[in-house]
Amino acid sequence: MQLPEDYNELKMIRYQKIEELKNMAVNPYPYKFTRTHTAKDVVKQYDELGGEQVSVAGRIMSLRKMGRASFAHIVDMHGKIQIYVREDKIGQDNYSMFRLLDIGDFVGVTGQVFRTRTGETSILVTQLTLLSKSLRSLPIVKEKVEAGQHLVYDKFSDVEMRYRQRYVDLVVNPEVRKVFVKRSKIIGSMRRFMDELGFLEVETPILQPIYGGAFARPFVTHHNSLDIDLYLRISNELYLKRLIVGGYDGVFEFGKDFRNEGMDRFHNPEFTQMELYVAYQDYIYMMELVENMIAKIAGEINGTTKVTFQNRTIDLKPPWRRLRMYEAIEEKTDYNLYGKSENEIREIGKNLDIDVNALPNKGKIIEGIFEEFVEPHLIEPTFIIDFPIEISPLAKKHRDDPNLVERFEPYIFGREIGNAFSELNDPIDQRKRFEAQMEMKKQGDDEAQVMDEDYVRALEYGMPPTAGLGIGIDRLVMILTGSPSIRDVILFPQMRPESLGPNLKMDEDV
RNA sequence: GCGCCCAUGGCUCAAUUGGCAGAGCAACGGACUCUUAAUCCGUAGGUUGUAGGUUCGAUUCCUACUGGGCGCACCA
Repeated sequence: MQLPEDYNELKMIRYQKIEELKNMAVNPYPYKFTRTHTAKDVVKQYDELGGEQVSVAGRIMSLRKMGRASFAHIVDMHGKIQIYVREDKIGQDNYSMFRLLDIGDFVGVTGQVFRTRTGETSILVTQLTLLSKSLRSLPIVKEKVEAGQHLVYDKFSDVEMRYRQRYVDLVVNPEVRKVFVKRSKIIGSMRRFMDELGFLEVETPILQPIYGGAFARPFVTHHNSLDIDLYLRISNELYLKRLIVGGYDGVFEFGKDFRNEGMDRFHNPEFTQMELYVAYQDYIYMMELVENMIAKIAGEINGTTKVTFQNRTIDLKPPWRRLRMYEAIEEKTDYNLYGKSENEIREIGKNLDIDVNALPNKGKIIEGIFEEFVEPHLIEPTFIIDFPIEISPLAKKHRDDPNLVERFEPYIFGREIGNAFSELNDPIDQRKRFEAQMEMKKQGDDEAQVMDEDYVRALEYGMPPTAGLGIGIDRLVMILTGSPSIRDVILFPQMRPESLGPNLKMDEDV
């Protein structure tokens, strides 16, 4: 047997406790425990359960040993409950076993529900079963309630460890657990919303021979037996629209997309998007759908359409403000760009201190001005509508102006949370747009989109008028949970690998 | 990719102008059958992220590296 030489002192002590338990014929890792109630049930239903026998299981999260009687709190998924363990109730042998237990161990208890002198609902334990012995000590977080204030001491707060060892974060920080429960409910609520509208949930490829549907650099991977490179999808769009061609009137997909870009508070290399495509509808319909959907989700999750983020409170109740991109820019810069030539706009960009030399065309300059001067001010929920055609190769031309497309992006708290348009279904126009993108790519725009012949072929068979939408789930969850960083709403955010130790990192570079 | 900041027992944090690395919690031993940040007495725990340098002497100053945070760039 391999001796645990590298164990630190605390781990060594726990290892020895496991050996002692084995010597007492206690299995530290048994197979099953049958519960009758959860911790929350017992606390909530004290009126019915007081004096009754219950069986509850959970992880020991606090421990107050005092001679021949002890108190502890055990925590399960939904709550915590105090247990009262007395030597005269469980017997001397079991009590010796209990004395070997630590914070972090899992136990199952059976006993009578009662209230302590101080009024806390508790279980007077008559049977105690060790369910799993922990070898590594948890960071201890202490808390107390004083004058209605919930005070936390020695909170486990090192963000690096919290993200790398999310399991520990979840164990000791209940508010983190709540965020991910909310995330799950948000997705559930959104799915229900679309089910009720009769849309079909589908799955499309993540590994794609041609990536498309967004401006982004992809991750590349390789398929061995086909001996071809494949790309991890940057969006679901082109496949979902093929399904509209195929005859489904409404399809949606929750899925991970992957973009090989920088990482920060708002960007993780893999992120979750919900994309939706609806036949016979346009972007006006989609705006109404978005504001109704978000408001409904907020109501279901938080009980209100008001949300507070970094000390500002807004209301998500429809209707949201709709603002044309040109008007939004004029509102903030006093420049009306509408109908201006590329050279004029380039000049205005210069006057506004935008680095126009880095921007290849008119559309990109307008977008640059917008992002710099307008975006940060879009705190209240707002639809920015009618975008320049150059930056929207998959959107349909505006019914009133061929230089624009019918497209909108919803903004909340200064952040884009989605993207939608009346989908381009004219195959001849679509081919031209792809060709224009290819031209931009040639001129060095490495995020320009690439021609997808099969997609154009699908359009050539005919796609009905269609409205499409993509919603960034992570950002929506950030807003609805008040989380300042995307890493707070992704269970396992991308991190650099932990260091391997000094003698394992030799053959790098070369 | 660039700039600024951070890294000290298991956890949360100290350490004066460079002068013996310390505390609380957790742990270990003892007391304790209604405690709840349990309490009381005692004990142990550290190559200060890594590798160099300056110095009689480095947690402290310098350089490089690793990891993280924030901002910028890129993007959603």
